[in-house]
Parts: sequence; C-alpha cells; structure tokens
Amino acid sequence: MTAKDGETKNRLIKAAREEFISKGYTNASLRNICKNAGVTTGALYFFFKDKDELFGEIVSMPLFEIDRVLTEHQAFEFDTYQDSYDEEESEGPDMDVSILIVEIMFKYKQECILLLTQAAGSKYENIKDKFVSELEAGYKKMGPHLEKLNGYNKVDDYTLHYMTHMQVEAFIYLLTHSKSKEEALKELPYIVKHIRGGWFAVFKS
Amino acid sequence: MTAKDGETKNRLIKAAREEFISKGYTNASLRNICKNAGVTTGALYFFFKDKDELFGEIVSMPLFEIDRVLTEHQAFEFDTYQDSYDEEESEGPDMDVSILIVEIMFKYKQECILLLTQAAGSKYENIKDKFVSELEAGYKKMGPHLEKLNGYNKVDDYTLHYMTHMQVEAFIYLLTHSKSKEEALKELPYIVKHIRGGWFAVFKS
Amino acid sequence: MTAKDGETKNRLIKAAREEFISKGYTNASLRNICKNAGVTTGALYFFFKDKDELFGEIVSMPLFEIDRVLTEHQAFEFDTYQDSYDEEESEGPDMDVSILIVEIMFKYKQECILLLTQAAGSKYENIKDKFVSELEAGYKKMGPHLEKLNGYNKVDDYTLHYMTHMQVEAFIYLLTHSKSKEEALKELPYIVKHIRGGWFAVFKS
Amino acid sequence: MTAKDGETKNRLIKAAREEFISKGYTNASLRNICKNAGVTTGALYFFFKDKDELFGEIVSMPLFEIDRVLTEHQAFEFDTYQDSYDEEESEGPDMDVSILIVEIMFKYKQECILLLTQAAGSKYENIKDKFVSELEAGYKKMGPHLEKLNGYNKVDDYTLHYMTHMQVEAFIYLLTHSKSKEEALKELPYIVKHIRGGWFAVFKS
DNA sequence: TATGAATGAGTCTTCATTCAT
DNA sequence: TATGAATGAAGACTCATTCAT
Repeated sequence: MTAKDGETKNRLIKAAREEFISKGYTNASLRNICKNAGVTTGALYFFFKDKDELFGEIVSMPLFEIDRVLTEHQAFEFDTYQDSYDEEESEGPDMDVSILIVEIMFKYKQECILLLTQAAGSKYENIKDKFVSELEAGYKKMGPHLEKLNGYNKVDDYTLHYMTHMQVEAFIYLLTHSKSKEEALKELPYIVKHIRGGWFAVFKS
Repeated sequence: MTAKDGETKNRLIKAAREEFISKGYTNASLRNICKNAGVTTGALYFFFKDKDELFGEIVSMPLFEIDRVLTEHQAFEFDTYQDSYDEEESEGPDMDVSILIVEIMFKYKQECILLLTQAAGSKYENIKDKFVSELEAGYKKMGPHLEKLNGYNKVDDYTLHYMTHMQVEAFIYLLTHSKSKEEALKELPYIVKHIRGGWFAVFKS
Repeated sequence: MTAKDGETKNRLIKAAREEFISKGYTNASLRNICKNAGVTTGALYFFFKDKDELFGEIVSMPLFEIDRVLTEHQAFEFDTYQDSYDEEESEGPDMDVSILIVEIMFKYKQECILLLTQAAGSKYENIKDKFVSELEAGYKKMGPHLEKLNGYNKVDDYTLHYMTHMQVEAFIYLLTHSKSKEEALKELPYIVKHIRGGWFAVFKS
Repeated sequence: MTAKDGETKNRLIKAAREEFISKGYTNASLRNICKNAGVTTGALYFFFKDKDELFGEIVSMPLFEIDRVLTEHQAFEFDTYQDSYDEEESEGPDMDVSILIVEIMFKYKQECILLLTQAAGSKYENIKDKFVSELEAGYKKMGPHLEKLNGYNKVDDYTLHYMTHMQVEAFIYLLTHSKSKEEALKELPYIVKHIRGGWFAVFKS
C-alpha cells in the first residue's frame, strides 16, 4: 500500500458498484468502470482477476451475511422444534429470522437487487437456487419430526422444493417492491401469513 | 440458389430459436444465427427488421395464446362470481384455467422459458409484469363482490399485487421445474392448493 | 405500359426526389426510396440502371434548362458585342440572362440545390465546374474583342477562370439564401452590380 | 510489439489523413484506415473517441491558426480604421491578412481542402458558415464608421452576408485552384482587387 | 502499484445490386 | 412489368483481456 491506502481499489469498487447496479452484470462495461474511477484498465486487472471477481467484490458482503443468518436459522430451528411444532399460535422464530433477512437486504439494498435479479452471466447467476437449496435442506431435516405430529402430511420433494422456491421469491419481491425498509417490515407480517397459509394448506390434509 | 416455400426464413427461425434459447436474448448472436442457418446477414434483415423482431417471431405465438386465455378467464370469472363465491368446496374454473395455461406453456416449453426468464434486453423484458397487471386488474374487479361476503377482509394494493406476482411466479416455477407436461399437471393441484391457502390466509381474518 | 400508365415509375421518382433532397446523394438509401414508393427493389432496377441514373432523373430537367439558357446566352452575346461593349450605361442582356437563370433555379428550387450542393458521389459531383467551363468558354470568345476596346486589360486564364467561378458561386448563393424567387429577384441587381464591380476592377487598369 | 513514441498513433493519423483526403469524411472507412496503419480497430478507439475526433485530429491545427488570424485581424482593423478609411490608395492591412491566410492554407494544403470542401457529415460540416459569420461580425462593427465617410451607402444585411460569403469562397478558390503557394500569392493581388471592386461597386453609390 | 498501449474477435445493422420467376 | 429473395461486403463501434514497463 502506498500513501493513499487502497484508494485506487476503493474508487474502482465504487465505480463498479454504480455500473453494475445500473446496467446489470452482462451490460456493465469494465472500460466504463475504469473511466469513472479515473483509473486505467491495467489497474483493474491488478486488483481483480476478471469481471466476475470484481462483481463478487460488490455482492459478496450481503451474500455472506444472508448466508450466515440462514445457517444459524437452520441450526436453531432444528434444536427448537425437535419435539413440538405449534405454528398456529405464535409468529415465533420464523418471523424473527425474516426480520433479520429484511434488515440485511435493505442494508445493502442495491447490492441485493443486483445479486438476485441482475447477476445473469456471472458466477452468481444461480444464487437464487443456492438459497433455495439451503432452506430446503433445513426443511428436510425437520420433515421426519413434523410427520410424527398429528395431521401432517408427508410432502413430496417436488412440492417442498416448490414451496421453498416461492419463499425465496417472496423475499425478493419484498426487496424489489418496497420503497423502504420500514415499508418492507410493515408488509412482512402479511407476507409471512401468506406463506404460512400456503404451507399449511399443503402440509395439513 | 433461390429457395422456395420460405425455406430460408424457416431455417433462420430454427437457428434463431436454438440460439436464443441457449443464450438468452442479449447474448444471442445474429451472426451465429445466420451462420447456423447457412444464410448471409443480409437475408436475415430481409425477413426481420431487427433482433427484437426476430425474437418476437419466436415468442409471439405462446404469448398470444396465453394472453387470450387470461382475457377470457377474466371475463368468465367476473360473470360467474358476481353473486356467490364458494372457493372451499370446489376446484372450479380457476383449476380449469390453470390447466389451460399449463397446456400452452408446455406446448411451447422452450419458447415460454425464453420469454419468461431470458428476455432481458428485448422489448419483452417486462412481460412478467404485464401478466401480473392483467391478473391484478381481474382481481380488482372481483374485490368489491368478495368483500360483501362473510369473513372477507379488504386487501390493500401492496398485498394484492404481491399475491398476484407470486401466482405468476408459481406458474413459471411449474414451467421451469417440471420434466414434462404430465408432471406439471400432476403437481398442479398441490400448487393451486398452496396458492389458495396463502390467498385465504390473507383474505379471511 | 399497363393500365396505370407509368404509375410505378412516377412513385419511384417522387420518393427518390424526397430522399435525395433530404439526405443528399451519398446518404440517400435506395431501400428507403423503394419502401416509400411502395415498390420492391427489383422494380427500381427495372426502370433505372443504378443509383446514379435515378439521381439523374431528378436533376436532369433543371440541368437541361439551365444549359440551354447558357448556350443561347453565349451565342447571343457573341453576336451582339462584336463591335462595342458599353457595360457601364445599361444592365443589358446580362441582367436578362441572370433573371432567366434565377427563374429556372427557383422553378426547380430543391432539385437545383440538390444538384449544386448535394451531388457529391454522383456523376454530377463536378457539375459546378461544367457550368464554369461553359461560361468561361463564352468569355474567352469575347476576349479578343474586348481587348481592342480602350482601357481593357488582357486578363490571364487564371483570373478569368476565377471570376467565372465566383459568378457561378454567386448564383448558388442566391439559390440557397433566398426565401423565395421574389426575394432573389429583388437582390439580383445588387449582386450583378457586385459582380460587375469586381469584373471591371480587374478588366480596367 | 508495443511501439514507443506514439508510433502507432502517428501511423493512424497518417493513414487517416490519406483516407480522409482522398475520400472525404463520409466515405472514409475506419476499417481501411486501420488496415493501412497496420493496426487493429481497437487501437484506433484507444486513441480516438470516434470518427469525428479522428477527423478533428487532422483538421484542427489549420483551423486553429486561421481562427487566430481572423480574430486578430478584426481587432486590428477596428482600431486602425476608426477615423479614416482610404481603401483606394493602399493595399493596406487587408492585403497583409490575406497573405497570412494564404500562407496558413498552403502550409496545410490538403487539410484545408479537406476541411473546407470534404467535411460533410462531420462536426465541421458548417465551418464555412462559421468563417463567414466571423468576418461578417467584423464588418458589422466597421459599418457605422464607414457610413460616416463621404459617398458610402448603407448596405443591408443580405448584401453584406452575400459579399462576405463570396470573400470566403474566393479564398477557397485560391486554395483549390493554385498549384503552389507561390502561384496563389502571385494571383492574390488580382483577387483582392476583384473583391474590392465588387465591394466598392456596392458600397459607393 | 499502476500505466498505456494494443489485441482481435465481436456487436448490430445498412448498403447497392442481382436474378430467377 | 414487377416481385421476392438473397448476396456479401462494409459500416462504426465495443468488448474483456493482456502485458511490457
């Protein structure tokens, strides 16, 4: 590092953020990014291996935080609901986790929109599926326990995958259609209600 | 070497179909299409105004058919449910329409996937929103009638829009995750059940 | 000729006129002309050998008329001024010819502007030089007679060519900078006065 | 193969010069320029924003120098002739400025021809009008002073504009029709005489 | 650390023209 | 008379990437 500690790299990241956010991965131009950062192409390639890696720099932070919450959520849920599951009477941990995710998504609003809707062409273009898989894995672990309880159907893989996918889409909707974090949090309960409604319609006979 | 019967045009369309489907609108290359069709660039531009119009040639047919079903659906539903609405006990017309849509989507499977998930950059890039709007408009007309019935809440615009959006996503899911029309039709009832479950969870207090 | 006598050809000419006038020779598009004429490319090539010939169809008429006036003018002037030349006291035949030329130029205003300022790339791109040569040839015939008169210098070829060229430019100016034939005719005397002023400054010692 | 000293850029400029001069702005081909420079298209666009900027590189130098002389000319003339104006007996500063302009024009002969007669389509396509306007503005400042002197008419805008335009055309003629600077300078006095002759024919009653 | 130069394949689109029917 | 189809070369311009210095 010279005098200006990471200055160039920061300018590149800032310019990249704006370019990616406004044009999406494929249509973003590295040339443009360099120009707006006041830096030459060579400099970009000193700090980043390629376009994909630069893109990663922009979206990795929120991605990491969301991943962490999801992982913790699963661990927690598994411990808690081993023996009972009484969804009806509480908004319980699901609601808490949902709030956490909304908080993260709006903390990095533009980055998350970028990651979840404009990443086509990049190595993150299937990130949605990754989230779905993580959630699904968690639900699968819970499955056997739920099935022991009264009135719960066995749900086949297709349906489970579908419902998990919809859940992810719901959060993306919240992210892309709410003006502010406050609005999102205000609407969240209705959305959770909606998700659960669908969930129980399928799980209960 | 003058071909008859629109042979050249057909070869162009076929090559375009493959290129668009495998790469999406933006990343498809007209050069490639021409090369694979064994035709010069000039020929392409004799038949099609530009890339967008060529793309339209591939996706307009399913788009048209889906639009028609949606329009008829709305008209029908509005007439039928003016006075009563007993969702619980039947799978009624909604199910019928859903089946119709699935039929169309799988009749033109690749084209629909293209249109609904790979159209970014083309004039159809907001087609999903258009479907959502059409459905939403239909539901809004039904709103006042539903509100007269026992136990139905008034649903605000945000939530209505959200639910409609999810409904469209559900169909896209069905399209992209089912191996065959048969599998899609087999899963459809569960999905409809899921949608309705969410729907009533919100509509009923 | 079929029923519609020369209809297609006329439509082509009309469309070509508009295209050439608004874009100049090089930037005019034959494709566009055909489209606006509601005719296929093949038809154009049935009536016209190539772009140049079509262009000729538009500009040949005024060209012909101007040529004729210039030719007659020379013949006339030569006969008249064999023995005397008293420019100072009359506006004489020069003025008459100038009026005639202005009349023609404004009768085909757009076509003449096209021919004189937008013909680059066509076979008429040196038409200005042709006019200059014609005029010059006329003046050369008059030269020996003028030189016999008192106070007239011999004018070298370079200067004669220059003055003739300027004279042509003066008419082009009149054409391109006057709003109407009337305005052009109103300004014409001043321009002729200007030309003659220059002329005599050189011819007389 | 990395060249030093702007070698590539120079080769590009040289090739561009030749291409533009021989074909004019519109018909010059960037592809051709690159080929003749032995360079790839990308290289061209590294050095120049677009065709217009490359063209500017060729013609901006003479343009700048001519502009400077014109500007200084105006300032000077205005100072000098505030109180008297005796055109008849001297060739005065007008002649000096004319010589200067001829010197510049022939220093960059091909470039000036390009700029003044082949720039259609480029951002310089109206450069002639710009020169006319500059000169005209200068004359307008002198107008009131001239009118105070004996025997000077007021000249209307149309005529003034016309005469200025002709003056510019005269210099273009000199440029395009003289074999060498020497020939141009030899002819210049006659041309100035011609211009003044026209000028006084109009200015004096 | 970063620059400046350069690659080379690629983008979509337009052109005047030809010719069998 | 005219069409409809097709050519093939060319247009300006952009791309992500490389590399010697």
